[in-house]
Amino acid sequence: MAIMQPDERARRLLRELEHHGYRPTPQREAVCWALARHGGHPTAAEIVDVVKQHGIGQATVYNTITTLEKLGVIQSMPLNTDEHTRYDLDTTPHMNFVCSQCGSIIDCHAPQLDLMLAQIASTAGATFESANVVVYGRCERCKN
Amino acid sequence: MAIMQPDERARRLLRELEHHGYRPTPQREAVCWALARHGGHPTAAEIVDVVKQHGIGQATVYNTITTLEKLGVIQSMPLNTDEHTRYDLDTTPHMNFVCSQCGSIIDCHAPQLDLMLAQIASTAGATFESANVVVYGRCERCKN
DNA sequence: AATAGTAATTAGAATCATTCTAAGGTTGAA
DNA sequence: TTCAACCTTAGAATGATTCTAATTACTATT
Repeated sequence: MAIMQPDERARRLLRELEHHGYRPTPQREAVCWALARHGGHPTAAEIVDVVKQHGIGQATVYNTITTLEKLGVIQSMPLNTDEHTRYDLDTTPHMNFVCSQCGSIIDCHAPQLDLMLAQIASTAGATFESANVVVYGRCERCKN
Repeated sequence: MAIMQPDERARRLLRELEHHGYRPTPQREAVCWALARHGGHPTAAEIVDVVKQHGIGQATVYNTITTLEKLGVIQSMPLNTDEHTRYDLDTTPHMNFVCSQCGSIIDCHAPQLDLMLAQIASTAGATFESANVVVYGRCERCKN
């Protein structure tokens, strides 16, 4: 998959909102842009910080993020190492690597992963909808 | 792997504490027993409820659980669907299936899983320490 | 046994991310 | 224009977790 540019990502989020009957208000636009421009795995608080300069309240940020998550276009990513919930804009099959030393988060694309997880789920008679895979270890720089 | 009995689990937790220089106090024993007897994926609050009948305070419960987690003998398991952090007493390679309808949690044992995750991590130049794999879907009963 | 020093426990207060509430603003259709 | 539904907002409330400060329980040494 080619890397998606911020503006493309933002438009995708907005399109998804509109497509499900949510109005593309300036506030929602700003939240989508802040999410897309973050680049990494933003927390709600980080987005609040960015958009409050434009007079947008935290309730709106939380509402919009919750809506986007319900639509499945972003994914919440609770971590052991962080008191904030982070969000992942990449909903393709991948695992999130978290360095237990420096805390950096790396998306590891792995097309075969969801298939394997779906197979494991099916052995328990269950269906697969989505996955949240987090691996802890030392990143390239920290392992020395 | 054979299913581990509650008393065996509790002794294992205590042994690990002692082995690392923590005193096996009655309070810590009670917490370990409550964790082991829970059967599923307990939250800290659930353990507090159980042991407060014996006059044990919540601070002690949180302290003990945090210690056990640091020793790697239990694993925290933050979920999208729950406001409490749950804990997993099974630290062997497996994935946690969460039914998005009824909320039940099923451990799916999968020996091959950690190897695959370690390989994916290594392609990013990173080392593998532990993993937290959560799959959402419909369980056998809820899928109809 | 007495003492000193360290470890453990505790109740209750503090923290802080997130959710809720209630009030006011915006939109679009009729 | 009017109305109803949707949207946003500040600030309050919630609630899990962590912190604080004081007390208690060990352990080792004399």
